[in-house]
Amino acid sequence: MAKQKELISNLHIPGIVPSISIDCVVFGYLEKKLHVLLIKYKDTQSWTLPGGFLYEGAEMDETATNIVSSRTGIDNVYLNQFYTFSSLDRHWKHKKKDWECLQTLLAKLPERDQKPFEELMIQRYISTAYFVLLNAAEVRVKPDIHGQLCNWISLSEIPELVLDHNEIVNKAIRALRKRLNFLPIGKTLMPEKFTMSDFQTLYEAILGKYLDRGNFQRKIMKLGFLIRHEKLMTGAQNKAPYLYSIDHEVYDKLVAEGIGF
Amino acid sequence: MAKQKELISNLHIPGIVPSISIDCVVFGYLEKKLHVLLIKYKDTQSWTLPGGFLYEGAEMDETATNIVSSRTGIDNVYLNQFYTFSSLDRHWKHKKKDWECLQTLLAKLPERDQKPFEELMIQRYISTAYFVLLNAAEVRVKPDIHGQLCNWISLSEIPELVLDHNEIVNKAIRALRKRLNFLPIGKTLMPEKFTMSDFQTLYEAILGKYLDRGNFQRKIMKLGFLIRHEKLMTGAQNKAPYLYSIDHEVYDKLVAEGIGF
DNA sequence: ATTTATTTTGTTAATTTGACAAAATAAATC
DNA sequence: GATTTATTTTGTCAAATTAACAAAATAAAT
Repeated sequence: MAKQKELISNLHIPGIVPSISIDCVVFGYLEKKLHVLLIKYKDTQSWTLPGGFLYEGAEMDETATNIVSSRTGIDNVYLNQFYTFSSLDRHWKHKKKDWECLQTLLAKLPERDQKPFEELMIQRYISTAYFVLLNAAEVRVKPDIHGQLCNWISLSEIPELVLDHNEIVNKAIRALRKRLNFLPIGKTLMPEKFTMSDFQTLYEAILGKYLDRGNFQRKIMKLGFLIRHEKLMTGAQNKAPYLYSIDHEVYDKLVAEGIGF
Repeated sequence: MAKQKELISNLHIPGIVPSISIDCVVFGYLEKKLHVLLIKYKDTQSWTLPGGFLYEGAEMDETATNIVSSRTGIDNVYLNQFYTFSSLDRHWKHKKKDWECLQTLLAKLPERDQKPFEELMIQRYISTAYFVLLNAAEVRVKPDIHGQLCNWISLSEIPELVLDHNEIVNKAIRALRKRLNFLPIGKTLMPEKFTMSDFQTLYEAILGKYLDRGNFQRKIMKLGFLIRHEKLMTGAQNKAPYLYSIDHEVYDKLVAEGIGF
């Protein structure tokens, strides 16, 4: 049966479900690239996903929503729970860099809280992970709370993260790709109005491959969930692209059945 | 932030991660139908999924494997973690029938264990759920352990289950359907050798729709992961169907990329 | 009017899907 | 040994989809 290598007694803060946390991989689409919301602890070199504990009176979805909204100010986000991580290495003593980061953070706490908090962090945590889709243009990121810096980072520039958070991000991207056909990325990741090529670039960013412009446009328009508006005047010396928006009624139905790509 | 309706202190059994459990939806293919492994508590009318607690030294995957192997004797099963359930109603006091069942079970315990065990069961549990695919023909179900009866039940005959276990089963079926193209159902659910029509019936059972026999056969054979063997002699007055088995090397590659259906 | 970059539509071959029908098969029975 | 029977296997063909390129249309600025 189960091995019991280290039998650590389970400490916890009253009112909080012990041993459980929630982590969120928040996707946003900025400057034609997919970005993820990451946190950096001040005075350290450690980055982390936005996350938090689960309160005893709270549902997980609610908690994930709160985590995201406290950073972004947006409170109706598209949530997708994709995996629960439970590796025995999920504690702050496993990697040297994490341990050092923790010491720096502990030093800022009142003396009497340091020991208990440290003990909390060397327990193995089970973390249920969500990916979250939101319209980055609407977001006003709160850059600094509790000495944590919040930033949009593009997928190609993700630094080393705390614990197994890199693995979580990677798994989130794979989940995003796999579920793409059933996700309302048009509603959630795009601004109110957008150009066709912008929409295509989003698909390309998620799928990680080039799509034919002509074929993409024809396919999307045939699905019939885009409403064409006036053109976007950039001041450039070329034809202005049309702007499009989503016909929500049509789109919701299509997404429920799955948009084949 | 999080509401704290009922602030119950978190009790737990030493060595076990508090508030967390694992539940398994075990799929098997029997008599041309999909079945699920269910448990019935003796002397009650309550059915449940096979499940258990998470030990502090154990990974979740390992735990799910143990749960299944203790019931079936099989210890290399195909696991797929699909969701973590955290509703505030996930405790044995929520539904009257569950509560009565619990009382019956408690009565069988030694006096001194009754109160503590009851207190454990009225806490909200977070349950990470797996679906498991295995070859039902290999399984020798252990029908009775700890006063629990273990049975294969076909999807159309699933009774009312304890807690939110019906919801868990339904979500497992939906997950099975959605991930079908990436699941090695041929290796895991079918016996060593099988007929084409049997294989087709499996697909039909999962997808819940009729498939054209000719087209199915052509498509599968074109994929090239089936090896044809001798015919199956049933004694019936008709052409004997060929038996097929899986070419694992080819199949694994195809499943990794996704077999389109 | 011309330049320019981008959108939009066309075209075509190749492939896949869906629906149905016909042929082949082989064991058992008469 | 011919016949019956149920099932597998192959055939056909129209319709739809995909993939890859090419050409045309567009409109703002020069």
